[in-house]
Amino acid sequence: MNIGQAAKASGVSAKMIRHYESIGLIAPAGRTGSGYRVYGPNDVAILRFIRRARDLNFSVEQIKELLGLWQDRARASADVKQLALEHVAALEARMRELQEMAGTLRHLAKTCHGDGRPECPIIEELAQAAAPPPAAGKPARRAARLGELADGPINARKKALA
Amino acid sequence: MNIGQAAKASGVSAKMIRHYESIGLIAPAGRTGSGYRVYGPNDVAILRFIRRARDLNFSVEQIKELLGLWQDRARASADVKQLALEHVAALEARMRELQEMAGTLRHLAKTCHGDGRPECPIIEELAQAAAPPPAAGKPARRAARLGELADGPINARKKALA
DNA sequence: CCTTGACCTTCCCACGATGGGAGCCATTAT
DNA sequence: ATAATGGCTCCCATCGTGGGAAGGTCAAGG
Repeated sequence: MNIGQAAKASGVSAKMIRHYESIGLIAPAGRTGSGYRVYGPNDVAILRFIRRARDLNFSVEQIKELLGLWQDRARASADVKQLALEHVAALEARMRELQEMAGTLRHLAKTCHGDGRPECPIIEELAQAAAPPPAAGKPARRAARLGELADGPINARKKALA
Repeated sequence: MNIGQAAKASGVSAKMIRHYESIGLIAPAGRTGSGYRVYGPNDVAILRFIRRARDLNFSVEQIKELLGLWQDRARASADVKQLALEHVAALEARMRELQEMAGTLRHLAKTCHGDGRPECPIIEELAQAAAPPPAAGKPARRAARLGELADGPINARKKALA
C-alpha cells in the first residue's frame, strides 16, 4: 500500500503520516526500490488508532504514551485507564472554562439593547474591566500536565511553572 | 509610561504589546527620543480591553472588530451583541464537542478493570475503531467564521471550505 | 564621571498540528 | 510515447505566545 491508500484507509492525511514519521510517533515505513513508502494493515491500524485518539483530543505526546502502552504487553490496564481519566478531567476543566466565558458573554449580551442605538454595555464593561490581579497571591491552580489541552485560557499554565 | 509599566497595568506582556502593534491590532505607540515606546492611560485601557477579550477566547481578528466597534461612535449596539452571541454559540459548540469526547472516554474507562491485568478495552476499542467515513455525504455543518474557535476537532472546518 | 543593573530596542526561533505548494521523480493509463 | 496521477523532499504559513541574543538607554550609587 502506498501512502495515499494508507491515508484513505486510516483517515490520516498523507501529509500527517509523513509528519508523524518525522517526529518519531510512528516507525519509519518501509520503502520500495524507488523510495515510496509502503504500508501494511498493521500500519493502518496504528494510524487509525492515532486518528481516533486525536479525535478525542489527545495530544501527539499523549498518543506516544498510549502507543507505548498498546505495544507493551506487560502494561497494566490501570495505566491506560488513568491516562484516559486524566484526559476526561482535562476535557471537563476546559469545558468549565468555556462555560464560564459563555456565561459572562451571555450576561453581557443580555444587558445590551441590541437595537440601533450605540449604547452598549458589552463594550463598556470590557473596557472598564478591573485591572488584572497585580500579584497573583495563589500559585494558580492547574499545572496538570504541560499542555494537557493545547488551547486554554491565555497565560494560565506557563506562568504556573515559570 | 514605558512598555513594562503598561504591561503590568494591563496584564498584557510587553512581548505581546509589541506583537499587537506589529500586526496592527493597536496603533504604533509614541516614542521617546531614544526610541522607547510611551503609553498613556487610554492605551492601557485598550490593552486591558484586549486582555479581557482574549480571556473570553475572542481571536485577535475578532478583537479587531470589537475595537472597531468600540471606537466607532456610529456603531449600533446590535452589531456588538451579535458578535457576542455568535461567540457564545461557538463556545457552546466547542463545549458540546468536548462533552462528546469526554463521554466516549468515560465510557471506555468504565469498561476497563483498571487493575494490574493487561486486558484493556480502551486500547482495543481505539485500535479497532471503525474505518473513517470514506466519503462524507453531508457537507459537514459548521463553516461558521473561519476559525471561530481556534482549536477544534481535527480536520473539521478546513475541509468544509476547501 | 563611570559602573552597574534594570529596562528598552529589534530580530530570529520555538511550540503543536496542520495545510499549501514548488520542483522533481515514478508509476500507470491512454 | 505521452499525459495524468501520485509520491518524494523542503520550505512556508497559520495562531498566540514565550525565549533569548545583541545592543542601546537610563537612573542610582560609588
